[in-house]
Amino acid sequence: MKDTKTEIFNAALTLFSEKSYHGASIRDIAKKIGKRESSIYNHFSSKEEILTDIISNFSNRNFGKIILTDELINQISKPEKFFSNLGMNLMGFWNSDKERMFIKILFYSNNIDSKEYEYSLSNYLDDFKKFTSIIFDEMIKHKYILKNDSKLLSNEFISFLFLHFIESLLQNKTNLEIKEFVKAHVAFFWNAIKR
Amino acid sequence: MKDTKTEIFNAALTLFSEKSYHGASIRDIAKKIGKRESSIYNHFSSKEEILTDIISNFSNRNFGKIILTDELINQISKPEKFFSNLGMNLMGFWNSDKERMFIKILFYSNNIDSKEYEYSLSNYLDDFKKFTSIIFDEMIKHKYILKNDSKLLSNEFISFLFLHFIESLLQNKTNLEIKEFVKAHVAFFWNAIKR
DNA sequence: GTCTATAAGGAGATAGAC
DNA sequence: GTCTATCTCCTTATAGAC
Repeated sequence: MKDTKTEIFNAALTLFSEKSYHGASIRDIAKKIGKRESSIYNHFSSKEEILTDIISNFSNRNFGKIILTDELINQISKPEKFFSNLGMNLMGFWNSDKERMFIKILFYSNNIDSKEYEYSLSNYLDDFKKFTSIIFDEMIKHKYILKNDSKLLSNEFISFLFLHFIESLLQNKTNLEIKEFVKAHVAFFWNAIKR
Repeated sequence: MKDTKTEIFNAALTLFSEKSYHGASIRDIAKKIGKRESSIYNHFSSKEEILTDIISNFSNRNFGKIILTDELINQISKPEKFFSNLGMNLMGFWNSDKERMFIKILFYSNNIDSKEYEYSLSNYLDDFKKFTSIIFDEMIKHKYILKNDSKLLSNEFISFLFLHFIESLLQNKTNLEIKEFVKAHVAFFWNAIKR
């Protein structure tokens, strides 16, 4: 049995992602966990604190801080294969239940004034772009791909995939036809950067 | 002096885009136009009707239904120049005040149940992609560019620009550094599709 | 930690005077 | 077409019993 604070967190994550921050009430959250509204305030001091707690939990994950291990350097020596795997992994990661919910909240709750968190879509994506930038720089160093701005390449690689993902997300489509989509993009992208 | 219905429409457009549908009340809208709540109901039967009116006004614009005039066919005979202009025009169009507001509403209000309108980001973008698809097919026909799937090319061209735009939008940045950004993307894109 | 009770105000919407 | 007045319900949040 999970503790109540976690239950509240998960209920709020679901409801905020379904109905938006303003659209989901403390009452809704309490109902979802089978408790009264007043009990919520034993764990969070306000509705907004629940939201900032959610945002803080999903940010600061630092995917962008990677170490170039021997294994990773070996993987990028086969760039086309690497991009194909990376594309599939990214789409799969974004499309997981909790991540979908958080990204929706990121869109729906952008308008809430919160002094603590100025966390937006840009920050969310930057973490992934930092990772790919390091990869591209390394590929360029090893002359696996044409010399180019690694930030531009990161945007070119990620934008296509992420926009497709959020189009599906905002239509509540969960079964993305990821494979063919990633395949087509990787083919186009690889053709543009290969030496 | 504008008529009251238009004033309500514009006030709601602004407030929904700032605070989301649930975050902005009928009271807020009335206050903004200097009237009482009850007066709103002389022009709209419900709050939701204001929203559906906004969505209906910005959808069904059919940019995708274009006629390939001689002038247009002449313009696409210089593809690189054409893409550069198209990129600038798209970014400028999306970045206009009213369009920014509508796109925000599209993100914030995705969760409202409305039987009439199932209009989402996908539908919004499809209109632009239809236009570019026709252009790409014509370019391929004239052998200006390499043979490829025109839908893939549309996604590749538009995704990069639109994602950058919405990243700025959700950070409330209005002064986009469009020129350099479009330039870099067009260079990358043109290199990938030129014969 | 959860409950009941309650505060204090905001929400969407309507009736009827002017 | 706009107003005042009002309805009914929902909102976040707190006090205090158990």
